[in-house]
Amino acid sequence: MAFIEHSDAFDLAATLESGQAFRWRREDAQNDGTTWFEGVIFSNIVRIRQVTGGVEWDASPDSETSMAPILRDYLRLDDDFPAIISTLEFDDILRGMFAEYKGIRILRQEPWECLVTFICSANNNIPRITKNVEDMAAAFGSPIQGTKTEKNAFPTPAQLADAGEASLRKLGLGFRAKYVAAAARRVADGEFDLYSLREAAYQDALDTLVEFAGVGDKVANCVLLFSMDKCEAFPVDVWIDRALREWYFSDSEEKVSRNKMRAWAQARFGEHAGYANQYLFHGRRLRDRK
DNA sequence: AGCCAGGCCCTCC
DNA sequence: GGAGGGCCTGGC
Repeated sequence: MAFIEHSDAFDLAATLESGQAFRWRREDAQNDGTTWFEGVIFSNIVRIRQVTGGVEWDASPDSETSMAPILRDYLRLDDDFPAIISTLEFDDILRGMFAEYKGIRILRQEPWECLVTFICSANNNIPRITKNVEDMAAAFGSPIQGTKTEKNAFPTPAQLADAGEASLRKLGLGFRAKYVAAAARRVADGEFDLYSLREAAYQDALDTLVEFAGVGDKVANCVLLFSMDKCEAFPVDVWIDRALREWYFSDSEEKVSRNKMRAWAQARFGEHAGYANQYLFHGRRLRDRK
């Protein structure tokens, strides 16, 4: 059992369940009130829970020594979260949300899995996206060695390219199967390295991602934000569309397009617009549940 | 039955 | 360059 200390506001459960990652499973709460999550990242099964002053975790099969920096990176615990939040507190709506639920972080996921996941998100719902991702891993991913559970790593580009459109369709991906298969083929053929987009400028990386069939402005911005270090990314989905229309454009007569919404939000919220996005998304969804 | 779900693509203007 | 319709599939 390993421990990562942190002092800033950090809500592990809200972060893992905020709809940016899809392979974390909540376990039943312990008697002490803590809750374990089990997930698969970087070909490891990771269990993690939040305790006072930090997070406890273990991983298998890799050693704690090798996984520690990877997990720390994945959780972005080295971000100066209070400083980021402080750049957004000029906004009344966001300030209210920070007061209500502080500590939702942006994760730094693996780009390939993130790309496939959000290709699968098009005109879909979260339970089925989760099922699609899990089914792909079960059918085509490599078994994780040395563990009793039957979880597989997320499939590599080559594994999904070999799987092909027809078998992906059988898993229930629908029209997205074609896009996933094509993306897998492109990446497996080594046309380019997705990780290299982390070093690219936001606009260049965006232009590159939308060249994938099935990847438009919204999906690309999700991939940039959740896996490619582009905190200025601002994906506009139906929830953000609603949030902005109701909370910021309610006086406006005409309908604002989603492209204009993104440009407006990035100009308003700046280099950490992605964090604003995450809170607006969460806040708007939460309001409907109440 | 018909609509919606964290959009995208294609056509047509 | 923007609006409108179709799309796999499953749940309500």
